Amino acid sequence: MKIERADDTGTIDRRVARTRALLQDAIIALIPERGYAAITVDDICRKANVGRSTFYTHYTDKDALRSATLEAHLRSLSRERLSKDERTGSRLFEFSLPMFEHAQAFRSLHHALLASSGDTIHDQMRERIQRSVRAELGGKRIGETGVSAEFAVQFISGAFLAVLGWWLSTDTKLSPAQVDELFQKMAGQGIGARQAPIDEG
Amino acid sequence: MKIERADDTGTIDRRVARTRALLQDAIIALIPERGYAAITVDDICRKANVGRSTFYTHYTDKDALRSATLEAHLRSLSRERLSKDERTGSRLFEFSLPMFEHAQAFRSLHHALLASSGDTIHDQMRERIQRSVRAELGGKRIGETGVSAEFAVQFISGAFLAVLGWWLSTDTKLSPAQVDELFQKMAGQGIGARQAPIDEG
DNA sequence: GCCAATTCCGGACATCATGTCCAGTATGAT
DNA sequence: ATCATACTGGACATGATGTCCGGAATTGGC
Repeated sequence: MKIERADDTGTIDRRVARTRALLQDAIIALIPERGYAAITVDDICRKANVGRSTFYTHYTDKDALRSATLEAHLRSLSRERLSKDERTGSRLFEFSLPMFEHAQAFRSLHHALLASSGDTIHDQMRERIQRSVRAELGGKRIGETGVSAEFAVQFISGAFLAVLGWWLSTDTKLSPAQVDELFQKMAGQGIGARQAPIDEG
Repeated sequence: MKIERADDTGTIDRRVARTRALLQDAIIALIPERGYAAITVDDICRKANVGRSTFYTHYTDKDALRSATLEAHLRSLSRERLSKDERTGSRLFEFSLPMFEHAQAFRSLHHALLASSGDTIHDQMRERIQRSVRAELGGKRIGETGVSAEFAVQFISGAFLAVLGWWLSTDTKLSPAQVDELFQKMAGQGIGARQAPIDEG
């Protein structure tokens, strides 16, 4: 009933470290089994062999546990990167490769945290967008085949949804036509990497 | 207790059309108020002036209502597009502009459906990625200022997250380095649209 | 305008998850 | 060893879910 520090590394008492680790492992193991939404606090506690009342002395919520778990792992990822002190500047985006590597190493974790349960608003929206993109991209014929074509689909639809959400949530003065122009430019150029540039017209 | 058709337009009885419209309007109005997760079926029914038991004769779930609502609006969007029969081929992605326009017209609706409540796994992840992208993009100096720089941030991080999720959920043979290369290519070219192309190195 | 069919109502009900609390026990820190 | 602190397990109130029913209201067809 004290338990002040939020992080796990600096925690003094072994019991709290143990309990939190058990809970975090439990929720990670549970997410792929039945999906995050369907998990109850009781499920987590039974899986972790931790009393339910104990849970609430550490986390206020199921969400709080998830959040803490994700944070802990992302922090450990940053720590790794810093220790490897790779020479910067060789590529445009430094963050992506370590992320992909970490994702593979902790595949089940990332899969659990990112995998769309399919029952969120975003998932439903994404389905629709992906269909559109796939149709248009298939029609225009991209150079590569199979997997990399689908890569482009994912890339473009993800970008579009992010942009759309951002455009709506901020009070931008951009008109629909203006945002679309920006989007067309970036998306078109991105595709251009795997195809002859689109002729102006 | 009959109620067979899923769509609203073809529904015979005025009462069911009325009820469903009321419920759909209610949930749309409610989402921006307190966020989707916090809404209860009872909230929706009181807002819509519909008996709670009636709700369950139309939708099994809160999720089912949301899903149906979103579908209905996306369908209406497709209908619009078809009626406008715009000449195709002028731009690479046809779907985006109508989407942006529709989003502006039904701003509150789209905002409600897309706006991240900030409390999902994805939101938390996105925060982190955006920070990385913003840092790297800021460092590398993109030509434009302010709003369009943030546009690029949203575009890139959205694309990355989508790709990461896809890569994890499908049994791809791609190695981390390979996915990253694809990502770097598309992202780099996308950025290139607003900057001199990156010299090969 | 009438009638049969269908929908809506609203209240009752069982079930389940949540979050709080407490007294008793076990464990770690020193 | 002993004290502080964390864990336990059970009880409790609360609130949401989904189902079911009889009666009232509205609709579409005639």
